[in-house]
Amino acid sequence: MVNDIPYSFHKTSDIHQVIDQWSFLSATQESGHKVKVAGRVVLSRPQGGLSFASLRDWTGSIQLFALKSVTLNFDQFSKLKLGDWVGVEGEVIRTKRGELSVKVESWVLLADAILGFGDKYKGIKDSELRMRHREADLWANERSLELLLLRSRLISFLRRYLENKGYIEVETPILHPVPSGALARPFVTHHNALDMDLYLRVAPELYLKRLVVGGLEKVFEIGRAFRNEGLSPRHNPEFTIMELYQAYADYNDIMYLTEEIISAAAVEVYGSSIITYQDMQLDLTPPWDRIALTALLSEAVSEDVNLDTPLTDLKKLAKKIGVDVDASWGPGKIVVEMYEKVCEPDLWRPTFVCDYPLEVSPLARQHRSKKGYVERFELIIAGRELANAFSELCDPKEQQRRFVQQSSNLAAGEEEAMGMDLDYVTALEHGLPPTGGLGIGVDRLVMLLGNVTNIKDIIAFPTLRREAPPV
RNA sequence: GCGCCUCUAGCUCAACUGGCAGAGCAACGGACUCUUAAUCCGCAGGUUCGGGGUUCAAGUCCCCGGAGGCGCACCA
Repeated sequence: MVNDIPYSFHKTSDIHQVIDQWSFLSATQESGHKVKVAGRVVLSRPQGGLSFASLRDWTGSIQLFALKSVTLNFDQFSKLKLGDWVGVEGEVIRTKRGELSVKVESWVLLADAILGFGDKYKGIKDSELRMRHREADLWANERSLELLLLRSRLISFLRRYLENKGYIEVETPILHPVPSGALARPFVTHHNALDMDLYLRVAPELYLKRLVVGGLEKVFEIGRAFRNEGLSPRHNPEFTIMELYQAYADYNDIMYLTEEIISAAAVEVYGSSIITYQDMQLDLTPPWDRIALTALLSEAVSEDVNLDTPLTDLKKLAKKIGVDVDASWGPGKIVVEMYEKVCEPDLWRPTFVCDYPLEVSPLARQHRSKKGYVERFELIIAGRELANAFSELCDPKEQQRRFVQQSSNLAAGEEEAMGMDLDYVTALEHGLPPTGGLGIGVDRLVMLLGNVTNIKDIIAFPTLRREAPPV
């Protein structure tokens, strides 16, 4: 049987093209036009000398209509199993009951689905089975395919949009000698010939800025970053990040760019800048709210809180709202932790939370007028952080000081701290012009536009525990 | 990593206070010339997640282990 399967099948149309072109046919009308389509049999309704089946490809579904008097190998056609792949040739018609169909004249089996379909109506619900055998999920549950196609369209749009605006896409190393670019625990691997440990990147940030030093004024990269942290409905150990750097820009410029690109992406892949997420309306139309982190926090706790607030008062307040303060934390870290606990989950509308403490932002430039702060914002939508951006720190001496601080944190046991990247400091000594940088969590954006709450639903093969322990 | 919940046929799910493991769909065999989750007849399908224990008797109760979901923590 398998030997009879052809090595190719050249279809004339995707199914959605057939539907678009012939939707005007009225019941019993025949188009006189033959097409060749291919896909998977998802329903089958043999009925004696007639046989109906639903054929699905990645663009849509159409009914196949077979007649004993017309269709070659009619008996075998009637016995097709759910899940079998077939290529068919026939005329586009509409049946008596009004269903647009391809009247099958000839057909060929393209793959035998030996393992069964899920429930033909209920699909596959078991999330473990869906994730471990995504191929089954994708054709048993149309929604799963839709989400992956949405993801693809979004990433494609981001590329096109940025290229049209004069940004160029670059690729930087994934294997890093020093973990840096974000405060996160890295994965460690080893290069045998060089006999050196390497770290999977937690962010591409530093290499991208080195390209700006080299004269690439507007660069971006869309790629995988890796963080050695726990799994959750919002975290996969490998995730897709879009980072962008623009010479001569500051974080205000980046805010405009951010709201522009995300609202345009919504229009492109969702069809509107007003979206529905978790049964709530969400308006992504710019301009978005911009508010300082300390202002948000002060409002939430009904008292004035900032970096000048005495440390003892900060600790008291933290305790009151249920934030466990580590002894090593400075005021900046305490303030950010309190903000994340009290404010962030309630920020539903798109909001640029601005001006983070320098203490927690080792790569961002000092605020031009607020001492102890940096020019940094995080974009929060629906209570989730979607983007992080700043006016980049350009001063090599200051950067070195920040790295020294990070290294001592690292030595003190803080596993999320950055290493000392002397090559990066040297790069800054070659001269980084004023630069604005942006990182967007692409998976989070797909989740938002796809209206899903579990990141696994929008990653084709999410990280899972091994199925059975080695014996 | 911790807490709570879940795991029964290929899939979706039943099985009362412990008492013969079942249904629908799929698959397989058959009937049917306009079906739409077609319908009808027939047949087959099980390590009840794994291991141990209590009991005359365990899918059900207890213990150990595994995986998944949700929450917490860390981050995007």
